[in-house]
Amino acid sequence: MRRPTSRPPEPSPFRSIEDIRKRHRGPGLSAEDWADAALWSLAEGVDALSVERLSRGLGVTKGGFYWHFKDRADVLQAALARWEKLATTEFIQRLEALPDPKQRLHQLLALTFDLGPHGKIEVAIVAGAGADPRIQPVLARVSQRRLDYMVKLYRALGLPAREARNWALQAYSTYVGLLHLAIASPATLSSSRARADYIQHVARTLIPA
Amino acid sequence: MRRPTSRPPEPSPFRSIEDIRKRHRGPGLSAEDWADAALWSLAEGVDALSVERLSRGLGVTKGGFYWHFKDRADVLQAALARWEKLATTEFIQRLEALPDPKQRLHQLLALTFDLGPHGKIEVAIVAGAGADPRIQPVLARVSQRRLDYMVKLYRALGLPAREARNWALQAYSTYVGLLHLAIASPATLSSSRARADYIQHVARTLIPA
DNA sequence: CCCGGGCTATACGGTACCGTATCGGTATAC
DNA sequence: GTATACCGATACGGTACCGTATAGCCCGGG
Repeated sequence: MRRPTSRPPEPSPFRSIEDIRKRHRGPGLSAEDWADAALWSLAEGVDALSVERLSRGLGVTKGGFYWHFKDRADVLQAALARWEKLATTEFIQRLEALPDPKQRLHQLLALTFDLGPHGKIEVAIVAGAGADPRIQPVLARVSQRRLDYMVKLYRALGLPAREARNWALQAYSTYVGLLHLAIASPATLSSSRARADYIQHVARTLIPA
Repeated sequence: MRRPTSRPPEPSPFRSIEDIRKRHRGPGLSAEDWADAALWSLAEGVDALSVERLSRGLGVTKGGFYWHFKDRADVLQAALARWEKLATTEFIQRLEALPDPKQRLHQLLALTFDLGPHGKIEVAIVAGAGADPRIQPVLARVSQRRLDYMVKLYRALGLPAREARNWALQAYSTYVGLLHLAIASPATLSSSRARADYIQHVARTLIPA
């Protein structure tokens, strides 16, 4: 490691490994490239994020890695920071696209089913936070911000603070629980028929008025 | 490894490491001792389960380990089998202690808060299942059996099959979600005041009649 | 043209595992 | 009282990482 590369910010909402490898046939790998790849690899578990594995995945040796990052913990932190941004901003933006608070709540539940790799990443991070205390604060901030946003949703429905808080907590728990259930037993809600039925049900019980 | 020790079955609902170390000043370590210790260590993540680490934790060298188990995967499987039993049987038994289905549902939600290490273990296993396909079936069976039981609870309340299934799914999701939230941001429901309030709320919305 | 910034290749020593082998000791079992 | 089952200590070779060092390659600017 010599010094932190500064390069145009890159909007890059989460490029795939293949994208990164392709771009590699241009200038070389930036710190963001490495961090993105690291984020992907988090889906396989926090411990699966290793410098040499990362390098192999990108088709290079680890030579360049230590130009950008101090050590393994450094890139983990970068990946987590990247995830923190995606997991809050994007989470909220995808709901904010809908005009009505009720539609937003409905959308939240529907979203659980097309999370792609995000779900695995989140589960891995939760598990990692249980073992590695450096992960904990990141995860805590994400949960808190998502919860805060949901409280706002329920308040927008006219509920008093205490009520809104309980509803938000329950709705978010249901969301997270379903996320994990999708990993635990994917067969349970495999048919889109059953999924729609379930979402319908949950929306009825979770949207008060 | 020479052969699998057979010893009196041991009811042992999950002895602590210290218990195991103490008993060590008796006969020596049995396969169940090792498996129990392995189960505890699962709380630190599936990857944290290593033969040498386990031995150090028990205050012995790994010499005896390979007498009982073929390899690391072998003890992991034993620990998972042990968890599977606890996570289903015990989960159900603790609810079955209550007489009324409604009380049982209420108890389910209250249980989330005094899970001790079980919560961490479960989260670690879910994350592990995302990466290691050998863990997946165990977790799938556990989820399925718990879900089946909850469907029965709702049917006992007089709901038709389809309805009961949706309610069960939602209740169990809420349970799991809260479990993970407790790890993600422990501060959120730290006061027992807020907890009771929240349980009260969820019980109202999750128990139909 | 050449020079230095940006990045990669290669090589090295160190740590933490794995699984195997071998040799003990101790407690029954006969 | 001797054999054998049970179990721990020690030592070994192998793998996969880590982080460091050093020497390249390529390309744009002076």
